[in-house]
Amino acid sequence: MLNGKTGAAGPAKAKEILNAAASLNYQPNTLAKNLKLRRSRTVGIITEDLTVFNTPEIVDGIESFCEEQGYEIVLANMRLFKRYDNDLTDTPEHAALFERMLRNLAAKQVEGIVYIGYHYRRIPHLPPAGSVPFIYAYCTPSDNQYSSVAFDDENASFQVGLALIQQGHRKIGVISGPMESLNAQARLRGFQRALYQSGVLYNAGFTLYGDWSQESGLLCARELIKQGVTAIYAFNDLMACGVYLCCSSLGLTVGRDLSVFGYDNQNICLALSPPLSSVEVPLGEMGRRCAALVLEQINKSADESPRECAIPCLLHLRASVAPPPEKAAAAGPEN
Amino acid sequence: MLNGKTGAAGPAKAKEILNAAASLNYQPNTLAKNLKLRRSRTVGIITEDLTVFNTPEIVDGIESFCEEQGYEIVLANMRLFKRYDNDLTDTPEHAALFERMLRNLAAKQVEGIVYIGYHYRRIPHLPPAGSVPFIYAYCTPSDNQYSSVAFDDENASFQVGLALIQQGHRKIGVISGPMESLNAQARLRGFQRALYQSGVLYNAGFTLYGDWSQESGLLCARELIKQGVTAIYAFNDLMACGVYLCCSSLGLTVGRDLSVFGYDNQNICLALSPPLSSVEVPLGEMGRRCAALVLEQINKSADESPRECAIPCLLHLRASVAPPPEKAAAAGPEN
DNA sequence: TTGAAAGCGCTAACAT
DNA sequence: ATGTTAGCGCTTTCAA
Repeated sequence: MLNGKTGAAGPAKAKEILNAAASLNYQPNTLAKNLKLRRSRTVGIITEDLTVFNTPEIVDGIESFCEEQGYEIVLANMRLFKRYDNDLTDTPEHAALFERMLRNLAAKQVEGIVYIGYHYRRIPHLPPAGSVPFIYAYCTPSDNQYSSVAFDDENASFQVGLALIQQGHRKIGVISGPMESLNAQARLRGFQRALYQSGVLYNAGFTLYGDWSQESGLLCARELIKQGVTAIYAFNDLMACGVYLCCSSLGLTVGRDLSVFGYDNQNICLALSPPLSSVEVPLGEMGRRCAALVLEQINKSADESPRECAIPCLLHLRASVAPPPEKAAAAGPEN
Repeated sequence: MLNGKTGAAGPAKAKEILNAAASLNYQPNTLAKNLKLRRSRTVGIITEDLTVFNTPEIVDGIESFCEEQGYEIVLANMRLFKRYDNDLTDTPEHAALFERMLRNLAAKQVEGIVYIGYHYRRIPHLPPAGSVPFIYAYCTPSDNQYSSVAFDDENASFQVGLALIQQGHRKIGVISGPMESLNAQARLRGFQRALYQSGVLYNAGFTLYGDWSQESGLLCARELIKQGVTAIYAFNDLMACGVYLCCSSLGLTVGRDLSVFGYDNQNICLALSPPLSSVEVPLGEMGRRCAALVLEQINKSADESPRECAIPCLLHLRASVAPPPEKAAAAGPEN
C-alpha cells in the first residue's frame, strides 16, 4: 500500500493513511526491503584514495549515471595515501585492503563494482571468481578479461603535437614523466606520431625524463632551452610550472619567446601568466562510462566481452602557445 | 558460530567449517545483520558537492575516525554544482534535495549524520525533529541547537597579521572576499586585532573587497600598490595569484619589493615563484572532530549541549614574505 | 554444549 | 478488492 502499488481502498482512506505516514515521517527500511527483494540496485565504488585530485570527479560521473538509471552507489575508500605515509601501493597490505573492501561490498550485496585507481597503471588485484561485474577506472587490470576505462592519452598527445607544429614549431622539447609510466609512454607515442605524420624529424635529445615534479620541470627546461627548442610540451601541469619558473629566471617570456603546453588542466593553468595550454582529462565522462559498463553487465543488456575504453580528452589552447619568435606567423591563440 | 562467538564444536570440526566457508567465499549479509540487530553502526555523510576541493579531505577525516571506532560511513552527495549550472544553493530545489538525502539516509538506518557545506555559510536546512544526531561541517546551522565544526579563521588571520608586522610591515593591504562572506568577516576581524594589539594604525583605505577571483586580486593589488603598501594579504590563494600577476606586469619582485600572503594553501602555492605563504585549513582534523561529536552523541558519552568547534589553522610562512624593501631587517623566511 | 525457533521490516504470492 | 502469510539471512533466546 505505502509503496503506491496496491489498488486503492477508496481514495479518502488512502489519503488519510498517507498523511499519517507523512506526519510520522515514515520511511521504508531499505535494509529490509533489499533483503527481501534480494537485490540492492546498488553499485559499489572502491577508490584507492578519495583525496587524490582526479578521484572525486570520476565518482561524480558514476553517481550521475547511476542516479539516472535508478541505482545507488556505495563508496569504499582505501585511503591508500593516508594509511601509509607514501605510495605504498601494490604491496601485501594493499592486497589485504583490496580483499577487505571487496568482502565489505559483497556483504552489502552490491550488484557491480568500479575500482578507481589514483594514477594510471596495471593493477594486480582481481575480483574473486564468480564476483559481480567489475570495472577498472583510471587503471588497467593485469587480466584482460575485465573491462577498463581510461582516457585517450595517445590521441590527446597527438593533437598537442599537431597544434605546436601548426603554429610553426619544429624544435619541440618534451618533458616526459618517468620511463616506466604508462601515461608517459602513451603520450610520447602520440607526440611522435604527430611529428612523423607532419614530416618533422624526431630528435631524441629533445625528450627529457622528469619525475612529474615542478623541480624536475625546471631542470629539464633549462637543458632544453639551452638546446634551442622553441616550444616545450610537459606531460603534466606541475612540470609546466617549472618551465615557467625557468623562463622567468632566464628573462624569457612564455607565449612569446617560448611556447608551453601542459597536461591535466589543473586550476593552476589559469593562475599562471600567460594562461597555460593544457589537456583536460575527461574524468566525469570516464565515470559515466564505467557506470554504463557496469549496468550493462548487471542487466546483461550487452555482450559480456571485456572492453578497454579510452575517452577522448579536450585540448585547451591558451596564450602560452604562439608561433616561434623568428616568424611572425599564422593564427593567434584562443582564450 | 561463524561470527566466532558461539562455543567451539571441537577445534577440528570448527576448523573444517571455517575452511569450507572461506573456500565458498562466504560473507555474512550486512543487510540481514543490521536488520536483525536494529543498529547499523553507520554514520551518514551529506556532501553539498564532493568535487569541491575541500570536501574529500573532510570526508576522509570522518572516515578515518569512524573506522577507528568500528563505524562505517555512507555517503550521500547532493552534487549541487553539477546538478544546477551555478551555485543555485539555498533554493527550494536545494531544500527538496536535502529532504531527499535525509530520508534516504534514514531509510538506511544511519545512527548519525554529518552535513558538509561547500563553503562556510549559514545553512537554513535542519533535520526533522527526533532525527538522529546531526553535525554541520564547514558551515553553521540557522538553529544553534545543533553542533557545527569549522576552522579558526579569526585566529589564523590574527597570526598572519602578526607575522607581517613582525617582519616590519606597517602599510599592509588586504584583499578581502565579498563583504557578506562570513569567512571574510572573520578574517578581517582577526587581522585588525593583530594591528590593534601591535599598535599599528588601521587604514580602511588599505582594505579592498575582491570576489575570490584571480582577476579581482589583480585589480585590487594594482590599487593597493599605488597606495604604497609593502605587503598584501589576500583572503584566498587565487586572489594572491592575481597579486603575483600584477607584480610581474609592474616589474616588481614578490618577496623583495612586495610581500604576499594567501589563504587555503592550495597546490598553486608551491608552483608560484617565490612560493606563496598561505594558511592551511585543517580539513582532515575538522572531519575527525565531526565524527567524534557524532559518535559522542550516538553513544551519549558526553553531554548533549551543542557546540561550535573551530579547529586551529596552520600557517605556512614562505619566501613570498620578507621585510619591507627599505629596511634590510630581521629574520629570513622559512619555507 | 548444541540445536531449534522467533522475529527484525519488508514484498510478493496467495487466500479471502 | 482487500487481508493474510511466508520468508529474505541473520542473531538471540530458549529448550533439549
